[in-house]
Formats: sequence, C-alpha cells, structure tokens
Amino acid sequence: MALEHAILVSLAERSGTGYELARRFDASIGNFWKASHQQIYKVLGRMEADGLVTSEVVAQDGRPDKKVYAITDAGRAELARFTTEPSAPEPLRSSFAVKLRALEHGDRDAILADVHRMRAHHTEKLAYYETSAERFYPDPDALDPADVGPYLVLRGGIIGEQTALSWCDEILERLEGRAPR
Amino acid sequence: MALEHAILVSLAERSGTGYELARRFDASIGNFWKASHQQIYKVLGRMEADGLVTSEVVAQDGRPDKKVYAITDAGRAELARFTTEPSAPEPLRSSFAVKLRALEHGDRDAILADVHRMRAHHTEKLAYYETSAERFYPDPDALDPADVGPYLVLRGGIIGEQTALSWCDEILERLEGRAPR
DNA sequence: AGTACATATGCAACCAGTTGCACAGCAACC
DNA sequence: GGTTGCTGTGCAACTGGTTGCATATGTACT
Repeated sequence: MALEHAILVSLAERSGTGYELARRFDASIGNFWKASHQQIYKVLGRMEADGLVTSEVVAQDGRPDKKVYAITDAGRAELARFTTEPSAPEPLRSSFAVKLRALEHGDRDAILADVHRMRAHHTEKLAYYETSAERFYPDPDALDPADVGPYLVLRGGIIGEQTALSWCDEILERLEGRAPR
Repeated sequence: MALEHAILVSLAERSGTGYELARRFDASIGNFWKASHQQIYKVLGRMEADGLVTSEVVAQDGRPDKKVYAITDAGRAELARFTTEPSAPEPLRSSFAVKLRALEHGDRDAILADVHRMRAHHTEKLAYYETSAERFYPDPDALDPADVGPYLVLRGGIIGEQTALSWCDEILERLEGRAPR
C-alpha cells in the first residue's frame, strides 16, 4: 500500500486537493509511483476514514468546490512507522524484456522500432530530470537537509534513465551492427 | 497482460507443466516478470480455453499426475503479434523511493539500514546474473542467433543491478558522510 | 454554434495479482 | 515417529489498480 504513503509524503510537504495531488504525482513523486485521479480520490476517502488525513471543503466562484486535504498527527506517525519497515525487493516488471526475449519468435524490425521509441522516451525523461536537478539543486554540496531525500530520489531517476539509455544503445549496436545514432 | 506473453515465450522455448513454468519464472524470465504458481495455473487455464496452448495429462508413478502444456500455432501467432505492439512505458514503482523521499519525516537510521539491506540484495543478484552470463554466454561475440534476445535481457539485468548498487553507494556516501564498505 | 481543454469530484465494473488454504504422495533427515 | 521439503494442481477471498463514465462550470479557440 505504498500509494497511501506516497500521498502522506506529498501532503506532509504541503496540503492540497485530490486534483492537485494527481498533478503532483504526474510531475514528481509520480516518477516513482504512478496513480490516476480516480485511485487517489478512492484512497483519500479511506485515509480520511482512518484518520490519517482531514479535509476541508472550500467554495470557489466560477469553479466547482474543492476539498483540501491535510495530514494529521496520526498520518505523520504512520509515515514515520512506514520508514522503519524494510522495503520488499521491488518486483521489476518489464514487458519490453519479455518482448526482447521473444526476439527469435517475433518481428525483429518491429522490436527494433520499439527500442528506438524507448530510447527517445528515456532521452526525454533524462533531460527532464537533469533540468529539474539543475533548477532545484544547483549546488548539491550545500543542500537544505529537507531536500536531501528528494535530491537522492532524483539522482536515482537520473542514473536509472542513463542506464536505460545505455541498454538501448547496446541492443541497437548488437542488432543493427553499428554504433547507435 | 504480459504474463500471458511471458508464458508463451517460455513454452516456445520448450513445453512444460505449470509447476515447471513457475520455477522457470523464478530463475530466468521471472527476473523481469514475477508470477506465483497460483496465477500461472489461472492464466494457463484461460490460455487453453483461448486456444493459445494445449495440455496433455501425463501419469507418473510415485508422483501426482502432471499436465504438460505446449504452445499452439495460434499461440505462436499471438506471440509474433505481441512483438509488433509498441511497449507502453513501464510504470516504475519504487516504495523505497517513496521512503527515501520521506527521509525528513521518518527514521533516518531505519532507512539507512534499509539501504544496506538493498545493497546486499543487489550485490547478490548481480553476482547471480554475472555467473549466468559466464556460464551460458562465455563468448558474447559468437552467440547462437536464438540466444541474442535472452543475452540482451540478461545484459539489461546486469547493468540494472550495477546501477542500483551505485545508487545505494551514492545514498550511503551522502547520508553516512563517507565512502561505503 | 461547436469543440476542446482545464478545474474539480466521484461511482461502477472490471482485471490483475496476492494471500491463504487444501489435497496428495514420496523422500530425506533427525 | 515426526518434521520438513519437493513435486504437483487448484479454489476462494481479497486488494490494488485500470477503464469508462457522469457531472458541473468557465475559458479559449475555430
């Protein structure tokens, strides 16, 4: 149930509506834990029933009312408890790896096209992460203590994307018999 | 529904029982797509109803009967079709990243212990992959064409584990203020 | 006038996957 | 004699997550 904890982290940074959380998930935490707005609303409802968050309805003109959620003390305690839990080894699921294993049973050209598509995707993501790093943490040796966690997570994203890119290049080199690009 | 395709790949390599598939998943494909035996039996049942696989009951003495599954022509066609499908960008889910982001809201020592645990886990996995690589592909420049896909998948596993290790080291260096080990 | 997009919340139905259990027999160890 | 472990198949209940839809309003573009 890490979605619950991802929401708690996000609300600990600052309060917000379900809609806002969904967008934050698109941008930052969502790089490491995806969630749709439907699911966020559902989980927020359960979390409120469990006392981990509270909500306050705010009227707006020209726009629908919104429900601003805030973390409670119980929520903060649950978040702290969560950090003491050992992480289960992440079950890595890659349908692309399955496809690559099927190379001899499938369409080689289509798989190559897929690698090129993935390569472009990872290039874009890497650029996005690197821009974020420069913008938010221009001097990594002088980080605000509150930024250390988020910074290290971003670093994980960067080296992960670099590795994904290297893998694409290695595949292309071998399957196209030349250096990529 | 990539589990279906992972099973088809495995059965295309050779026929086997649900039980055997579950073990193969533990060892090879399972490094990139986990599945429990319960789920494999469930999916095999559906796949047989869909005509992608056939089964034959084999009696054994001293052991329970077993059902040996084999891929059909329809199964092979579906596998080929699958390879022409563009892969969706894998939604990466890391509860550890969520935990790391919660560094300032939780228990720093427990998180550090968790990093050490993960580091040990990735070290072990990397060693396992490297052993497999040496054993099955001692000469990567002279691969059997049928081995190219599986080899590249294994390479992905190796560089993924190396990256995970680097990330652990970077985290430890920053949080413990020294080089790891 | 019609379309699309952003804000904002939420239900219902479905699908994938996990957890826990049941049954069955043989082999090995203590 | 009892426990553990391997082979082998499978059901039932549950949880987490996806897909599709519904509703409401304002702005901007065509």
